[in-house]
Amino acid sequence: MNDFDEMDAFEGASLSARAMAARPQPYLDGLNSAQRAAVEQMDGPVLMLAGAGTGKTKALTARIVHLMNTGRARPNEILAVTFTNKAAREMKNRVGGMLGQSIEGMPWLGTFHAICVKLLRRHAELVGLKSNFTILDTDDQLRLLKQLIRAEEIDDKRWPARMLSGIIDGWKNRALTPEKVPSADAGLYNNRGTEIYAQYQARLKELNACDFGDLLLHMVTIFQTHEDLLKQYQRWFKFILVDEYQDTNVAQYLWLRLLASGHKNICCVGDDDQSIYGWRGAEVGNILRFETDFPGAHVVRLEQNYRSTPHILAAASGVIAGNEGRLGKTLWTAARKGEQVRLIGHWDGEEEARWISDDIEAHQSGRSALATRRENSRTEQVKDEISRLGELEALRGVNSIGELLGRLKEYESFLVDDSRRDLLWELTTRQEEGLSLEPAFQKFGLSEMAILVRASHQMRAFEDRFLTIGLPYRVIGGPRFYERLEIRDAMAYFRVVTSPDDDLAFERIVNTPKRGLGDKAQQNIQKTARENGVNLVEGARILLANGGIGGKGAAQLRLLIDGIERWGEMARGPRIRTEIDDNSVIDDGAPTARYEYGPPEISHVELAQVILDESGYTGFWQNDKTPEAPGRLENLKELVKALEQFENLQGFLEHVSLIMDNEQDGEGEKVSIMTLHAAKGLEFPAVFLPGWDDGLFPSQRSMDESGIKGLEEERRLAYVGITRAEEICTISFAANRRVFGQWQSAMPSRFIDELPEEHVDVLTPPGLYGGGYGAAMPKSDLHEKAAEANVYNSPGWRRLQSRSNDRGMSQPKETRNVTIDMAAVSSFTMGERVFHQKFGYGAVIGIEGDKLEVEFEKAGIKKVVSRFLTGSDDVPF
DNA sequence: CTACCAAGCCTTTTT
DNA sequence: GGCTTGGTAG
Repeated sequence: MNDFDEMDAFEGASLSARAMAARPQPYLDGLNSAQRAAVEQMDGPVLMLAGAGTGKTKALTARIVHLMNTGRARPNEILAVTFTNKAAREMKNRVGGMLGQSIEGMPWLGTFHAICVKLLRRHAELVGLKSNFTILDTDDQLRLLKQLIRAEEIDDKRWPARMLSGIIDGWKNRALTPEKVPSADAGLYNNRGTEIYAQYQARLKELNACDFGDLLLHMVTIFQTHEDLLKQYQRWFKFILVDEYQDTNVAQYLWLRLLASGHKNICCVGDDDQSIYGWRGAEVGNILRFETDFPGAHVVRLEQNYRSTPHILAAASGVIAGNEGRLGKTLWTAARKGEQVRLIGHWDGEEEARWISDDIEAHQSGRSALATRRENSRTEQVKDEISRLGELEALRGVNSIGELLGRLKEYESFLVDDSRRDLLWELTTRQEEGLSLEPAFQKFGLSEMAILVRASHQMRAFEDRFLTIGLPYRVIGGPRFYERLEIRDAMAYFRVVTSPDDDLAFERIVNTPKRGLGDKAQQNIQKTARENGVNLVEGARILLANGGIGGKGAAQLRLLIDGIERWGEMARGPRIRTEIDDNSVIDDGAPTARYEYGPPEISHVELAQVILDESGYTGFWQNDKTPEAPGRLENLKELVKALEQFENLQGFLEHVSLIMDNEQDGEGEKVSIMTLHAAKGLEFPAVFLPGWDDGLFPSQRSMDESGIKGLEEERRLAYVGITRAEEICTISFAANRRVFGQWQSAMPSRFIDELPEEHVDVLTPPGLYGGGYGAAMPKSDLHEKAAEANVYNSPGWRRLQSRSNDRGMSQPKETRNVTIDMAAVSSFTMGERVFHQKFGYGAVIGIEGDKLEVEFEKAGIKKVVSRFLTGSDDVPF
């Protein structure tokens, strides 16, 4: 049906474009039919519904290349938007790779924010800003709000600034300027929300600054009020592509719709099942509504998954099926069956971390300790049985289950009763099915394994554990380089120097390092500046001139002010002339206003060092004796080094304000730890999903605040988590967790019961068979199985049981129908390796009720009360 | 004005 | 358990 369209386009195309169209199209070869359809349907609105791991980036990049290759658009006429810098980078690389050349000319491929900055710099004056406006980060934003709140004499205890910033962000996400805030929201923040929002916006304008939300908000405002300008851009951007469309908020949606409403060549890629940013304003509705928003839209579904095994896929599908109102996709894969999703319950968070770290080491070495342990335990058990029959001789040297089975079959006499026959049968079938009875020789590099957590505080348990056992790990999306205190301080210095109007930066550094300028002095500066209508640097200068400031601080302040002026001159040299272009749409991304300066006296890298040294900031950390000081100095060094990649300080600051993802220590074999949110778009051969405790995941807060919608988003998060795994996916939970230093117990996550049972392998610890307990194990819900299989039978549980009496520890609310014979189960066994805070490691050589006799490696034999001991694999603190 | 200590909050998730 | 805030002493 598009032949005509394409012909038309060809008629209108230049000769060179047609010649280009004749190029070979190797990039189409590797595509499946759905992907290909998504690439070749160039005209009109297209919705590419791309399930997890279905090759959407491949399709998206092929589409870009196809547009250029067929001469439909030049690189700079394509607007391609992503959410993260990483995604943008990857797309750029892949497009370049497909074209077989590095691609210079895609100035409009980037994140929403990066593209909006570029646009806003050109048209800043239309919203009352100058083109060199600064972009505030959340920290600055909060400080600004606090000032306003204080000025309004609002009790920021009851009405915290954070709350207001959240409300304002929410409005901005919905593209609401202060005048447009609906009356329904008037009651927010003690009825003062709208009012302070307006003040905040006014203050930003004074500061020639905007926050993250403004980048989009301002552009939407500009497009809505300047039709001529909008028309220019509509014509300019011949094709629009949007990645992760399910994550767009109202402002982004409006922005896209404004730009696309001319030619309607918009291609949105997304997956409603992976919408996990509702809490920051994303509207799943945008993707669900696509076909009504863009009538005549072509919908293409990418359903073949190239990432995960069928078990993993089925588990994920089972969970997500619990959500209502999905667009619906059926993922399938041609991959071989692989292992079931593994499920295991633990006594507490530390045990969970320990288990996972053990399993990671096992997979790293290619021997699954778990599988081996299971096999050994059964091997041992059968050996026991047989030894009682006096036939042990026959089994000498047998170490694997396979061997054991082989020999057993020769001993019919072994099968004297049903339970032994069952045992043999169980062993045989499990082995035939290739279940993990045999040591799994799945071998993964550390960087092929990842731990995905719901909330970042869960990371600590893993970091602690990995540090003690010396396993290399990397935290993704954790405390970011550019968010660190010293980096932000240093950057504030740079900001003050490059743009003296940046009052927030000045506030940050006036008294860092300490210059004897406390609240009072700073208020004076503020007052003077306001009275004279100048920035703080100027205000301080005036204050000094008329002696309005005390002795010790005065000298220091003078030094700082002079420094700022001196560094500023070093940075730019004297200004020569100013030249401002007209406002026409141009095809590179450069701001239209240009200032010209004489040659700088020194390089910006040297200058940065000079600023840090002369301001006393470097010295400040050198004199600091806290343990983190050396690290901070190291970071500062790194910062200065990072400057080399930029032309000047401004360029660097611009870059940093938008680069919020960190790609620091990318090298080396390391296990990754990150939040589920940060994991979107990534994949790993082996994935661990700890913390599936109800209340933690799904998060109680999310459910309280957003009810069923919140729960559904959590469920999508679960879906995202599972679908990150290629080969092995391990879900776990803990009955108890320390939260704020307080023990709390939880039920296994409700999502666990949503896992289809046939795709789940409930991991069973050693020693379950025998004791009659295993046989009595109820065939109930998965989580009960997993919980009972392990939690209540773990050493930790037993130890805690025996200790809880004299220590008043909290116990799980739910003990269910599990009976544990306390008398029979000693918390420690003879010969067990133990650890004592003071005496170190040792072995148990005698047990007398609560007291143990321990032979310590260093301290000799001592009698110790058991509660002062930890099992050997417990981590000593 | 700073430096130190106690109390109270907190933990979702981030461009 | 850790960080920020608020109060008090020097």
